[in-house]
Amino acid sequence: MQGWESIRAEVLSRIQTRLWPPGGLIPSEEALALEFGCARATVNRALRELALQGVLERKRKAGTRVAALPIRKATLDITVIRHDIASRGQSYSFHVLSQGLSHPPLMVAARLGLPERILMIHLQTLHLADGKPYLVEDRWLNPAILPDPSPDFTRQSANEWLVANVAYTTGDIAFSAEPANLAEAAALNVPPGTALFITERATFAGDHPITWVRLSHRPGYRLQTVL
Amino acid sequence: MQGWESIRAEVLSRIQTRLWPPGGLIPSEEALALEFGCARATVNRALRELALQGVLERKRKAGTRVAALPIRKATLDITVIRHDIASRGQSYSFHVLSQGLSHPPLMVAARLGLPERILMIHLQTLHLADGKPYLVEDRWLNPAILPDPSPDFTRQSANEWLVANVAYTTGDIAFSAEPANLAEAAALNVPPGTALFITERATFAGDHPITWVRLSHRPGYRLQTVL
DNA sequence: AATATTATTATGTCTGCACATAATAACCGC
DNA sequence: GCGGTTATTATGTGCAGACATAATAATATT
Repeated sequence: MQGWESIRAEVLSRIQTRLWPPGGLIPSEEALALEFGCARATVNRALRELALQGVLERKRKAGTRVAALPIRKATLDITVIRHDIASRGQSYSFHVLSQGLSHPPLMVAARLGLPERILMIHLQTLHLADGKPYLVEDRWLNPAILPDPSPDFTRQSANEWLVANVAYTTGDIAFSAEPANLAEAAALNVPPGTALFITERATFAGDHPITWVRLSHRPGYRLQTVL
Repeated sequence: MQGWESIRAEVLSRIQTRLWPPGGLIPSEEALALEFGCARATVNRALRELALQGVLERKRKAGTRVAALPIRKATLDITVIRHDIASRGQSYSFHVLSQGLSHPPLMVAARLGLPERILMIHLQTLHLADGKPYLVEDRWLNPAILPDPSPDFTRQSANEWLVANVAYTTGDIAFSAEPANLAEAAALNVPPGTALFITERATFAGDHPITWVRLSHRPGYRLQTVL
């Protein structure tokens, strides 16, 4: 037995075998350090990791207990679309469907905390994998963040220009299922009403709104991860 | 300036202001510890956190660099359905639609690594929020893990019995959009073909398969999180 | 020149020790 | 008893120093 990972494994196994039942207190860091013959910091590292995972619940003075209803945390990798497609071994390309300045829908302005009557850059892009439609991107960009000669989004996708030029910090993301509207249906070459997997994201740099984007994936798309 | 969190914040701001550009090397832990007037362990804690978040990429000897294409990690809380509904301030109830032993579909058996001709417990449950259909659960249970007098799943939902009685470790989860089939449409009281948000999960305790479950959410459901 | 060997270096982790902090338990005066 | 003050305790974080490890650079060998 050596290393904080082996301690984490040992603790996990004691939880699985119900030696330490759900909701029960486990020994203190100090006691465990003594038992495992290591420093308290090492035990701390192992327990902190398990708490982050949702397996343990820790409170000062109260001690550490096994989570009664463990809230498992699944982590999704949010990456650049090109990478997503390339990692499937497919070739990537994209095509700008439309581009222009207009007033965003109320919903978009609200999500970004912008006035409804502001002019924003509206971009619709089709992303293809092996030449076949993969997803439609519907993006609204805050013009305030763009350099004066606006970048050419037909060359570098807005997606990639942003990650390369605006190091954003916060944001939120939502997943849902929706029937394809006419534009999506046409772009993806599917009948209107087809069930599509939708990703919607709003990103900010600090309090500064950057962009709102909606990705409508082709039918059959699965977002997958391990627990 | 004090504490590893403030160091993380400072590093992040240097990345955002492009003082340390994407793809570029940042000073070594030792150098930063000297600059910030703290121990190397403190810098390490801050940088490790940022690397976990996907902002930095670290390699021994090679040093630490700002991720060129940062892979943001969104974490989803996978919780018990009752909690999910209760946290919305709605009342929870459920109703077992069907229950019995039968052979699982090929897909389910394959995902769990079980022979196709095995008999499994098949449960279909409707979960309701404020009395209205919220989602349909289609679950296949490995009978090998159940105690001899099988628990009464009409009293305690299989979902909760499992988290309380089987401390699972691994598993995978997938999200997709699919048109409602006849059974789902009937249970959720929507027209067949309606776009539904689907969650599919396979869970194992070690190598031991436990259960496979498919959750079909009512239209309008959104899975949301922060980045 | 190509390959194998040996430094070198930055991160990864561990150890003891210390103090800070938050939550609980014990106490005490009324 | 009751309410407020004061220990007590487990976790959270910090420090300085040490060795381990992996990846690279430099060197020696064939």
